Amino acid sequence: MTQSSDTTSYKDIKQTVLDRIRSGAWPPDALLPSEQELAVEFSCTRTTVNRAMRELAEEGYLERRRKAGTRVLSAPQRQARFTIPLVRDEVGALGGTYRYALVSTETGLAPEWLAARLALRPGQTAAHVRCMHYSTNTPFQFEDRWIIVDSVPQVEQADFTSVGPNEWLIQTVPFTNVELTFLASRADETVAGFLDLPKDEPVFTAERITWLQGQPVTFAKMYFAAGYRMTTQF
Amino acid sequence: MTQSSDTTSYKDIKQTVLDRIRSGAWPPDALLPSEQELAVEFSCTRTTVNRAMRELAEEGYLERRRKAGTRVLSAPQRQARFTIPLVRDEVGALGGTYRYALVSTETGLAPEWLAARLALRPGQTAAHVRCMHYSTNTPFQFEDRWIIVDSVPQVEQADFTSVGPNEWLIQTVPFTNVELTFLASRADETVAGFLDLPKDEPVFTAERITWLQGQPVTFAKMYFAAGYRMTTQF
DNA sequence: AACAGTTTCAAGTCTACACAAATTGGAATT
DNA sequence: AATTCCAATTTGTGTAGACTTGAAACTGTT
Repeated sequence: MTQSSDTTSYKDIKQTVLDRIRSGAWPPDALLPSEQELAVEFSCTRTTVNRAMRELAEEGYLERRRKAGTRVLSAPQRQARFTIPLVRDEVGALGGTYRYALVSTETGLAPEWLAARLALRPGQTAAHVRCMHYSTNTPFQFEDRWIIVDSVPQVEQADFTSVGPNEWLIQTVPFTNVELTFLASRADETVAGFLDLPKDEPVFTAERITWLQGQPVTFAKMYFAAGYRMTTQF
Repeated sequence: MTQSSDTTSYKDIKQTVLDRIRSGAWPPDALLPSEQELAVEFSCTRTTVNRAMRELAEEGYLERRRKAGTRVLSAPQRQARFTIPLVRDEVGALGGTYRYALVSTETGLAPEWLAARLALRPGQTAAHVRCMHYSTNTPFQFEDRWIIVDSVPQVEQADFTSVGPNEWLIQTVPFTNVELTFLASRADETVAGFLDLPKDEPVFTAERITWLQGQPVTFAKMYFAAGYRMTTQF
């Protein structure tokens, strides 16, 4: 059989199911017909129904369990997806000209709070890199990053004067797990200075921890300039 | 044919491809073999390869174009997925006892800034609901919400003394589009009072706009108590 | 009534194949 | 040399059918 415009595609099914959920025809907790039955209704194969329902479940609308069937989630656990761009790209997308500047680098014993946070072994060393990202010469982000030397030995030879540590890391080491945290912090002397705002000002802050197969790779705190908004649509 | 443990599943293929990307065997921008070729290599059907590659593309590792083929994304545009729970569930997950309290409700002409933000027609009215969410009697979140009466006429009869406007809305109106923004704001007199913290303190803030098929439904500002962290792992 | 074993059903995944749609690259034409 | 057109290639999506897996429901036993 062909799938010309008269055929029901998995997208059509998704839309129809969504409409039924939204219209209340299939209210929360309702048990949906089985894939087999839906396949008959939409006159397509179960494969096609399966794809539609699987995706709707991934998107947080449905809950599926073998034998138990498919039901509508009462509180749609919809998830916001934030695409985390490179600062360079983000600045570009906002219409600015990107500029990078290294602030400081030094390597030494990881401070206690970092060792605790990343569960480091005693005596492990870390490279501490601080740098600035500008958008058309106004401060955009202050980055305060630690890179675990044992996990990334190449960092000892790295030169961060023209390439930021983030871009360098992406090119150099892969990662398997990330923990990303957003919070509001208060600008201390240093952050206020670099971001060109009054001390104690609220600063949108992102913390990012990256692992490679259980090995901690890097910890980064990113302080954003005043008025920064992290937005997503879905 | 059966798919017992000797068969290659789409998950195996995903893992293998990821390993090759991470090991550098398939570096950024590299053009991958076609699905046909991979199917031969993994001795499975193209359907199975297709599913693996499609999912990897959705997850931001690959870029696929018909005829052009599949290539490795240089800067893996990995996206963070935040599951946005109900405040009640979030408090529960953190081990607290949830309590809700209505602060104020009033309905009237939408203020100018709101009309501008939601592209309201002149003269549209909105219900303004302010409420508090507590975790074991300590302030957790202050919610400041507007609900567009034209889009949700039932709001005129709603009673928010025991059920929060968010939970009420979820039960009452569906939505099709959401814009979610995180930012750091400064606690004004009101917010500081409700969250029991000093004035001008940094406050992690979420703004959420919800539409139903182009119609604005609600605008909410949610101010979180001191020390709040929005975290995700991926 | 409680438990263990079995059946049954719905989703999960795979095979094998076909046609669709996009886009590239080269051939033919201007 | 530039442009238009066409064929080949690769991903996208569908059909049809089968086996697998997990969990619910039923069964008989203690």
